[in-house]
Amino acid sequence: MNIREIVESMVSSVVRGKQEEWGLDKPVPVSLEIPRQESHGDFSTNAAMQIARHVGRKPRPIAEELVAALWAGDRSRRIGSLEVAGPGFVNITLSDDAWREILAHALAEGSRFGSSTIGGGRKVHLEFVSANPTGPLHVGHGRGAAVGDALGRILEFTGHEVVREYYVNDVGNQMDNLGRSLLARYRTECGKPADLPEDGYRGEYMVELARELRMEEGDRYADAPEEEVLPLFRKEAGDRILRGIREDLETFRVKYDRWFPEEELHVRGEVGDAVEELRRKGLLYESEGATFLRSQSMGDEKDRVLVRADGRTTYFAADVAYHRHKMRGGYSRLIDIWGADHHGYVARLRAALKALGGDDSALEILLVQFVTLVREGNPVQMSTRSGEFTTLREVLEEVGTDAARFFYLLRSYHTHLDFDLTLAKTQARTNPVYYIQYVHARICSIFREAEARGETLSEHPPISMLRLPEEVRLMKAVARFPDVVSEAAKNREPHRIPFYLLELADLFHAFYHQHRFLGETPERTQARLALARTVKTVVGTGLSLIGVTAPERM
RNA sequence: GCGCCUGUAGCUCAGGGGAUAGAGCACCGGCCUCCGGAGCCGGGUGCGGAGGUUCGAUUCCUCCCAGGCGCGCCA
Repeated sequence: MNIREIVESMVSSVVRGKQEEWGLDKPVPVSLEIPRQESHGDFSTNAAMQIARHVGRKPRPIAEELVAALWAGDRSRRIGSLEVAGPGFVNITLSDDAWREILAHALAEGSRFGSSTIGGGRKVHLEFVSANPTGPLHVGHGRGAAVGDALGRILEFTGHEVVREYYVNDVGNQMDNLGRSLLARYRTECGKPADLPEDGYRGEYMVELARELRMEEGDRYADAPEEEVLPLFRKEAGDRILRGIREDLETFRVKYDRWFPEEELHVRGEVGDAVEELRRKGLLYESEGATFLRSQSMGDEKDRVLVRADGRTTYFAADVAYHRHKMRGGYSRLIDIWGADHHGYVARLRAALKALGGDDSALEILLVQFVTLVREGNPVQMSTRSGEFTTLREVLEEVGTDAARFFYLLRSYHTHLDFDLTLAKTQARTNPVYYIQYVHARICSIFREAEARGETLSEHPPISMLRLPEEVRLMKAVARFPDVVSEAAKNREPHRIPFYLLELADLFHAFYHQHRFLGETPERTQARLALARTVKTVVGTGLSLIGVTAPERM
């Protein structure tokens, strides 16, 4: 039950009804906003101004007609008052009964409150993180994980069928390089000094892996010829690193439906099939021994190589095959979440999809901007020289999963993120995640106290008792939740959830200090417990949508 | 040079073409015989610059300036 949608349809049906009378040849786009100022009502529409523009009349008389029609059409008596304001706004204030209606609804729906069917059961494919298994996840991957996982939860809650996938680049040069790097470290561990490859992976984690491998296998591979043991070392390195990635994501409470190995595309011949399909369509050409896709003619900066001169396919070719595979999976949307450093890749992938199917509109690519860790107000230095970035694991160990997820989602993914480690691990009011969780814990505590006093929330609490301005304000905040969730889903913007929760928490804490839930008259206690219950539910649901726990005690 | 993202309060950031632009942090001052003080109340300066579209622009468009990130037969 989305109050904003209800009001929106009230306005648009009235406008539709008067369309002919006003001489409108087609429906005008009408917007409904929640005014900044409370005195401007609960909702405000610019419909009269939009209509006036089309019919060449003054806005205010049209607004007056709109007001009359809205009154006439309000059979459910949800309207409290209407006024024409400013240049022609119609300000709509709902009756307290309308808000209580939502509250009753929220109470009845429980943890389903806020869910919707706007997704219409459509299948959405969500690919995120997909970091190469050549090193542990770092803080940037953490942001992609937080955004992707939250978006998945939000989309499911709004009626989408979501498949979450991690694409594992377990093929190619880098894996050879990784295997060689491990072999070199292993030999060094065995006391046979060996040099890392030119562009080898020099991170400390490779030394640890080598040590681990030697513990298990001894020195048996120390003198073996490289070509003989390389496949083994490549596999060991990839598998172990991937296992670490999976563990990190599990700790971070991020779940996938499928880990999709690139190798599978090669084994099943899908990379070759994709190339052949493009060839049949006449979109490839040979130059200097390599096979190029005519991507430039489809919006890319230049043509791209699919098959190298030595016959091996490029990473790009595999990625084209992967997206071709996804396109055939019956999804209505494919959402890719990439680090901002991959943005140069967007045009070529879109070009390839256009080449394959003529349509790339199902593909959405969300580019998540970079993360800077800040401690005590200073950026945490990352040493790129040694190949060591701050890992996601280190952050999780320092601040915990709840705080990390919350902080990652407290900014729109479009902007660079300064992740304040000091604040994130503060167990005090200044830490927004505790501030919100505290609402939940505090309400649980109220219910524990109520129970101790022999008070339980009845089946049909007298919510008509709720008429103080502070009570109504809190009801309005609760009522806004479904709209916040749908907007987060439609815009693919999980950060709207934590922002909303902060506002709700503010209102709740203020209310708590101004009024008492228990110990008033029996009716009032029941009514306020009902209010507390819905706030608790909404906070719990909101936190679950971003993958943060809602503790009963703190 | 070209492309993507971003310029809003001292700092970090919200703001679906609307009316008097908000929050947290930081800073200052208040509030505990009370259902949890991990809390509450009060205190204020700002849309990078220039044009354009519009009745109306922080929001959309163009240019300029600044920051971040890209521009491989690497992945």
